[in-house]
Amino acid sequence: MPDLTQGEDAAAVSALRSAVMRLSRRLKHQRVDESLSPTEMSVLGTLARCGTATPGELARKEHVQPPSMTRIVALLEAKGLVRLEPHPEDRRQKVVMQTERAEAMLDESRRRRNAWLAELVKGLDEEEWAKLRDAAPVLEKLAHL
Amino acid sequence: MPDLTQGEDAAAVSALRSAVMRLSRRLKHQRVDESLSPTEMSVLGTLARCGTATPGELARKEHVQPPSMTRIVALLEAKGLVRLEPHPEDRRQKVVMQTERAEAMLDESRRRRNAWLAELVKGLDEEEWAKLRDAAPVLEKLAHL
DNA sequence: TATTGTTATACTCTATAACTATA
DNA sequence: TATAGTTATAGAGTATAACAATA
Repeated sequence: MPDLTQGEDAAAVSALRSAVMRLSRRLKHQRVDESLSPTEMSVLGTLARCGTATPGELARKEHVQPPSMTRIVALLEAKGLVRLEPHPEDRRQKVVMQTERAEAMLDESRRRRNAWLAELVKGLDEEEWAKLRDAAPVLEKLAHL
Repeated sequence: MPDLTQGEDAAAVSALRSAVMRLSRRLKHQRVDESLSPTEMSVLGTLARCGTATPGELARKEHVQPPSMTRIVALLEAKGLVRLEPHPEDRRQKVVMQTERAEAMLDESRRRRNAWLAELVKGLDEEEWAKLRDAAPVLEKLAHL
């Protein structure tokens, strides 16, 4: 493992942090549905990948506290985007799963986000975009560690 | 420019968005000083790069509204991290600049952030980290577009 | 006794609208 | 009349603490 406190590794860390913070702030303004927060979107994305999850699992994956996830899941349920069922083995837990409506919304969301990012990416050249595209899965892995 | 609505470009966009949101949430918990928010940190970083700036310039660079920047600058001033001076040519404006204390804090901050990210990056292999390091400046450029 | 999830409450950050001072 | 910055206020999202139900 490289020494992350030296030279260009340190510069990369610094650039990464400030860029992530600025981008996250701007992404908030690019909501598909005005009534859907970034974390709600992220939960739907997680459910699309994982199928089902308990509220506790979702809280851990999204790095929010359990009470926050309770609220998020309740909001998503009220919007008809997730369904809650009793856990088959443990009556304390619940199982959260996405609805067809959520799936349709994710498709629409993807189209709109791409349109927004495509505009932004016009300021990059091919080589820069290639670097970013290569790094995207790594960034995602990092966010899940 | 590639078609960002198709194939692996679309996947990169999606991965990028969700990773940025998750990481930004986790970064909030890795504050150097508990009393310093991510945006306050980012403003100090900007001042370190640009030297001086007016509140309006900072608001535009950080993508927050002017009243939010007023508050942020006031908090930083109260903590002795920035100094405010009258604008030499326009008496409506002010000039914001960092103090020595801010500079020292940024050094300390860099050390701690690196330590935290180094821990996280242990879950990546050399090749993955190389990709991320290459992309970091691009991500930063994107955030400034 | 430990764990899952919820309820109640408070805090942080940001935004919008209205205002002041200067250009 | 337009612009830079501020004040006042409200809203969104999250956290902590205390609680209920189940393991």
